[in-house]
Amino acid sequence: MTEPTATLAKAYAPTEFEREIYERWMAADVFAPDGAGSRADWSKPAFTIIQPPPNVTGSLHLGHAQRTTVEDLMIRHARMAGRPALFLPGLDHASIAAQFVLDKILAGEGESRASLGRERYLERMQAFVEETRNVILTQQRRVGGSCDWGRLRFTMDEVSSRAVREAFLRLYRKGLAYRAEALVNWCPGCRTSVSDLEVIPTPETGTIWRIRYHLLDEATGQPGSATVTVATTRPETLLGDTAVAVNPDDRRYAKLVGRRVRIPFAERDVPVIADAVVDPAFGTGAVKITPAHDHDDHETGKRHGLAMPTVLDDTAHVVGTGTRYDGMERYKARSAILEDLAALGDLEGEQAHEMVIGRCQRSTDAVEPRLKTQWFVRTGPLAAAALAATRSGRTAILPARFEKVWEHWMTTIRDWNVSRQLWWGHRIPAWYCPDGHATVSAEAGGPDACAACGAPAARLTQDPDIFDTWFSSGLWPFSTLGWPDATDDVARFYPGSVMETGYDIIFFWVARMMMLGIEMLGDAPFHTVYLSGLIRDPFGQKMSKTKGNVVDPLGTIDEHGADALRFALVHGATPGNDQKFGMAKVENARNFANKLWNATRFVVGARPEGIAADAPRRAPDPARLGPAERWVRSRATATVAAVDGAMADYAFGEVTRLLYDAIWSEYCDWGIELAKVRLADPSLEAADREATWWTLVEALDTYLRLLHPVMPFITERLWGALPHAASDPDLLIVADWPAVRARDEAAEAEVGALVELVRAVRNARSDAKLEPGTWLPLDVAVEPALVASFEALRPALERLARARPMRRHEDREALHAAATGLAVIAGPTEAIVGTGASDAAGGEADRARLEKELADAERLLEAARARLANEGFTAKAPPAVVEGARAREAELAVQAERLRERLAR
RNA sequence: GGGCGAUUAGCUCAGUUGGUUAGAGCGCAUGCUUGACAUGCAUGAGGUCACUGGUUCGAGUCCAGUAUCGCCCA
Repeated sequence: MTEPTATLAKAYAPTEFEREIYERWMAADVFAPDGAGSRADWSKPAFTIIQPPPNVTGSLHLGHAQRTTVEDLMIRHARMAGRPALFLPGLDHASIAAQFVLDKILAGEGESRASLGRERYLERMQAFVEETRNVILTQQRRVGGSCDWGRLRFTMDEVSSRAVREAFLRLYRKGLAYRAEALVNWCPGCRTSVSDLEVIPTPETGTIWRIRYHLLDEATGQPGSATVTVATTRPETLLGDTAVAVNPDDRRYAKLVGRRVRIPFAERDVPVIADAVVDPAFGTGAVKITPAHDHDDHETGKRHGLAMPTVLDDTAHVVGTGTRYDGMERYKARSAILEDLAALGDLEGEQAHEMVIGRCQRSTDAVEPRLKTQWFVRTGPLAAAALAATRSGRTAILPARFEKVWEHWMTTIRDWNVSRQLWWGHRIPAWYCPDGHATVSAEAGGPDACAACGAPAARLTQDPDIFDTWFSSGLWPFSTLGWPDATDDVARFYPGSVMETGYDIIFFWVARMMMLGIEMLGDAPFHTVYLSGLIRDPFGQKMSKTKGNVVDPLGTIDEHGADALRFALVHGATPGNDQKFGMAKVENARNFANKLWNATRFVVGARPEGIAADAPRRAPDPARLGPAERWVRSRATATVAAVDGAMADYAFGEVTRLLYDAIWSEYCDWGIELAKVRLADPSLEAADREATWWTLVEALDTYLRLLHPVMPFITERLWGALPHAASDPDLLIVADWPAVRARDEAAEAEVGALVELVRAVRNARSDAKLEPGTWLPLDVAVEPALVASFEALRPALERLARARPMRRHEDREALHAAATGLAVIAGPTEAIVGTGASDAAGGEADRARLEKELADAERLLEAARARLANEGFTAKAPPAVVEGARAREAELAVQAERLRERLAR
């Protein structure tokens, strides 16, 4: 696979190699920790990411691309570190979302859920899912996800179904799952209950109507002329009213409490009750109570033992009231009732009202609270255990500020309604006998008989409902590994390592997984929850198809490459913070890739003749290293240490910034530039040139390794073009993560100073508007400590400073005696660019530049002195800081002095 | 109503436990066909770190408050 002789095209063209690289990884079987090409060291702890499965009917958006990238980069890093790294991919059946999509398609064909029936509908769904399931999987491959495809799971697999049944049975046996009649959030459009989280509170302008209810005459028991006026935003539900309530402290109504009123049309007589829940300031201070169709009213009804008649059906049509409104849709019924009340003279008035309507996240229909008998999971003990896990530090949430959100949610969580009146999903494994006993069974075929009365299976009927999708999601960290069987995978990979997801679904995913993981396996499913921010458009708007501001990741990959997209997504992101995303960021990343590409192209092409094209990589000969080589090596190892630190902190954006700077601003701008001259210098011994080249190769090898997790394709491709060490594998993806070596402080300081000198010369030349291309003499006086490095790098410095001839003088006196021209003062180094001008201080522009430099130096010097003059500082600051300040002061003093001298000449 | 976050260069954002001169990309200006790269090179301009007060020898960083914007929860 190694291709040391491969030629690299002139420009980075990712489409030409990304697919091929991915195929090579697949063929080498390196994704699976136990794959044929794995180099995992099983004595090291496993690193596991169970991917939060995307919707099987969905397609890739930038959020997916970002999450896949972040997950993948952690996995690749762990894999290179030699840990058994499992990245388990999956697909979610997403009941309600999938049905929503399919129902739309069916509607286009003139069919519907009802017209097909359950069986045919599910067949159709299976077929549909078969079509779509590969879409997002393929897309994730394009992004470069190194998932263990052999372990791919689908939440509707039999493995998952079994886990769902088993988990539910266990909960049921412990009394943690129960069946009860309760008020649920009902979406009339989706015709199912939905969770609290799927109800979106939407501010809207509604109307408060004031309606007169006639009080019953205490003597006759018949409605009289006396009335009480209730205020309501939902007049149509009056058909289900079973009380009128007022605040017990409301003196206006005190004497009405205990009397009865007649509900219009329903002709039902109900009591006036006092309950503290009533806000005297709302409307008239008297409200109607409809316990079956409102959450607050339901609570009130329970407190007062009220009847709870249901008056709206699954599609929000009036039902069972025995009035002429039966069969009317809820808003039509509202209009009709209002008209009729007006005709009776009992509609007192109306006013606009700002209110919050709960709307279904999916269909946007107003959610209707309804009384239903459904299955619930008792969350109290589960949430307590999950909270204990985060409080003890067993599981950390990143960024930490989301712990508060988590705490709040987990302490206020209500019992979890898991029944959904949908078809696409896991059927609830509960069977009922004719006597109404429930039997829960984990057997695929159901129970043999009723657990309570022994009624035979033939007389049992299964609950028609399915589970909330998040129930199977909650089992995902272990159902994917084969639970409830005691598989090797459960032993090896549970608990997992990191759960990466968007902060917007911390409750959906994380809460359920934590609760069920701890309950079923006795341990939290991951040690870290890493929350990503959302990707927004360049204007900060959420991306959505309806707004038309979505960026298609695949189009971006086609244009700029998956690596550029990955880099851009990681580069601008900090955990938990949203990022605005524009194409400029991808272009910048693409440019970086091109830079890296060309740097490698240069290095490969600069191979000295004495080294065979297929020679194995070896470390440069230490005896042959010049200051630049030592500098390159030291900076590379400094970068390894910095990247290690950032990786450990999950600061992936920092990782990309470190590498961008190290590769571009250090390795390319100075490492390669300094090396060029030496590589081309025929006066040197071959061994010197070879050491320089091996230095470049070694550092590049290190940088490619470090960058691989973020930019896997280009690094793999380029690494393939470099010589490999004998111990290296064929593919970078399984190569070793670099180890930190000792820094070379002296080389860093010396080359750093010479880089400053070159910069200062360029600066002076540029300011003086000299032709960049012309060679000018340069006279230099350097400190004794720098002399050796200066001489060693002389040819390179000449070239970079465009300085010829370049003469070194023993000291500044000698320098000034020998030369006139532009003054260059770079820290302890002083130089003169020979412009040929006789005026020692140069022209006006040069003087202005020096004066500005002097002003800057004096300003800084003054600040430094003031700081040191402060006794509090010298007494209390750490010695190292004081020491640094003194050195700084001395440096500035010298700098200022030289500038003054220079200006005085 | 409660909670959280953001506010740093024209724009998008970094800034790791408080410690030299606050950084980057894009954009802008000037100049470069320097034999890896114009997807590039060199140089430069541009910031009272939202505001007010406090803690500290020292605050972009910590604390309190204010303003604006955004998000979550009720």
